[in-house]
Amino acid sequence: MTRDEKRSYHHGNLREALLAEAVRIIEAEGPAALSLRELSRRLGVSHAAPAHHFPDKAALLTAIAVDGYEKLAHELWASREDGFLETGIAYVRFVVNHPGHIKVMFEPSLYKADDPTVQAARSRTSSQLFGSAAGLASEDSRRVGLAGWSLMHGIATLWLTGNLREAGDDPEAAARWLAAVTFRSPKVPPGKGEPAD
Amino acid sequence: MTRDEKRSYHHGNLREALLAEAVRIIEAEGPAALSLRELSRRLGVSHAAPAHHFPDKAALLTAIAVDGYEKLAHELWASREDGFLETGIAYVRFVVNHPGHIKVMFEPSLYKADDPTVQAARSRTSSQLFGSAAGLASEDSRRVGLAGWSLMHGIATLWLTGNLREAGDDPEAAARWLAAVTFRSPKVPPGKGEPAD
DNA sequence: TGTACATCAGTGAACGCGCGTTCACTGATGTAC
DNA sequence: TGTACATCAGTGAACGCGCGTTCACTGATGTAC
Repeated sequence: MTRDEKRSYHHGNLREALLAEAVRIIEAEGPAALSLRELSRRLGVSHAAPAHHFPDKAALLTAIAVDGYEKLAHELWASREDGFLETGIAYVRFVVNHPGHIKVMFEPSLYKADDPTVQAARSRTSSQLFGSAAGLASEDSRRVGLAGWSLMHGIATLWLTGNLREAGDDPEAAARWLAAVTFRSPKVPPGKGEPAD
Repeated sequence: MTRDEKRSYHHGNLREALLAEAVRIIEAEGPAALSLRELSRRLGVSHAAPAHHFPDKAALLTAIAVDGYEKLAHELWASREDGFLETGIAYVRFVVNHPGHIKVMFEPSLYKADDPTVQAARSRTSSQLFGSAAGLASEDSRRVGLAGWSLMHGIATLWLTGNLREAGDDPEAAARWLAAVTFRSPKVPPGKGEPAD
């Protein structure tokens, strides 16, 4: 990284650069638009170079999925002291800030989803997610966890697709009041409905 | 359709057949795996045949998006008498039953998203969705609508990706109790929370 | 400090492939008279 | 009912393209002595 101007023959950090640029492409144009040749072109490297770091294209996408799950698990872990809602907010923040990773993570047909490294990272994420609900000390904590995850996942993905634009321009703030509307408001669906606030 | 065994030179219903088979491919292998040639092959038709019905590949995907929005709007409309919750359930049912359409609808980079036909169908869907919340007669109906949509969208997409497997094997039932957990339970996030059932 | 050598991380040419699209064509269908 | 003709919906060959992957290669780096 600090070899700056001198463009040496060896890239120095090609593996990381490939992952980062691939994520950028996926964010902007979707996973279908990712090709190893275009990726190499953008990094100013021959199109055969990636083969030294990933045996094939699926391996690169697998690494992105692992990376995503690990980053997400870490973010959720960092919010562990702040309660159930804040873990949800952290989830929304991650999805909104890492749409490229998310698109890969949730489309297992793109990568080697049965790779043990993926499995491990995924289950670590899962533990963090449901661990936060366990703090509620309810026998239904698992259910509350699933409900919270569903809500936050819905908010985050609708946000990414531009369907929550009327909810303002801050996704975290939107997630907070949407959580308040749902979790706080008494008995909306079964009865005829009454004002929430 | 009733020309049965006699394989006539003309297909008779190629446009519809193309749409249906394309959706099947997308369901099974994702939008990236859709090619006009494979599609034609599956329908036993020359690979140049689709050009008579769709000027290019994007046009076919646009038709899928339009079709999806129209079908969804119709399903939501059909539930209009049954209240806010049932509209949510109808949404979940649609997503779970039409994953191919949904994958296209929510990835606008795949098709001509600014096509007026798409726009019209999309806004018809939107009206149905928020119309159901308006029945709540709350000044916050818009917010409740967004919250409900977020929850149902999250449930449906987590279901499709296999992340809600522990919620049973009936997505509609799962949606009902997840809605109950969130909308019914008083003050879960701020307070300690208690069982819903 | 210098040198020999193994290993690593690139290059660039070549491969075979499936793709979307175009085009001149032809068989099937529908309609005017 | 029959015929001429326009239109429609297919065919199949051809195009040029970008792709993933392989391969023999070479320059750069690290290490043993």
